Amino acid sequence: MSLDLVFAALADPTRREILVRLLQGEATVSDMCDPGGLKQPTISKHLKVLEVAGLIASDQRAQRRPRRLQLANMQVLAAWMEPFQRQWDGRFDQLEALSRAQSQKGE
Amino acid sequence: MSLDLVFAALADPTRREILVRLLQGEATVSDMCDPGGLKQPTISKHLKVLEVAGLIASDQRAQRRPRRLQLANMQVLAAWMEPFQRQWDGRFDQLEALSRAQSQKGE
DNA sequence: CAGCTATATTGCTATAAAGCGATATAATAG
DNA sequence: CTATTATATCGCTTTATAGCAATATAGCTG
Repeated sequence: MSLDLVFAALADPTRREILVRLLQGEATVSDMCDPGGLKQPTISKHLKVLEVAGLIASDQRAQRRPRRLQLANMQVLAAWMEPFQRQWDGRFDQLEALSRAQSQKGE
Repeated sequence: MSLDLVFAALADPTRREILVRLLQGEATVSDMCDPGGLKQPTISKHLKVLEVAGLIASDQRAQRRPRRLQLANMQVLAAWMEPFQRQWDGRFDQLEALSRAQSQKGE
């Protein structure tokens, strides 16, 4: 649940693809390594990283182990970004205020 | 400006600390390696990574090269996360609706 | 010019990570 | 129990990265 694990997990493009795929619903390991893509052990390793980071969870149905998103831990990211977002919005507001002031002057 | 570079840059805790520090305003290389911490070449390397990722920019004042945040590229992150946020909010809304329905039934 | 300060670059070592094939484990089917 | 399917783990190679000391470069100051 550390910020570190979450960011490290998201740093890999394959893992981000996996997460995006899971937006459409759960998927099994074999679903994900389909044809010509990465091999099963590779996928399994990525899934473990995502699980340790708390970004996904796994069910067990027969031999299948479908994974699903665990969005609560994704919010940790959002929380970290908040101050930056705030500063970004702040600058936007300033610009807006400035342009308002300008148009006022123009009248 | 690739998502990949941005995520990779954020994967390192030292680089995240640098960004957080820059929230309070610009800072030079020497500001950042202060005492007992990381050495100057290490900091410079991190700064380069952040710059390539488009997360910071550098000015030049005399020999100093103060760095400042470049928040526009941080928004790329936010954009990537949006679908997840939406799904998260969606679930929340569902819960809320459910609880509304329950309390209605209770009356 | 010489010397100083701030930063960048180079070359190195150590550690971690991605990907793979081979193999082990787990659950089901017959 | 045997075979099959789904997934996990192991051992390996290759590539990338963090950190450092040493050195180079750039701008200022005298």
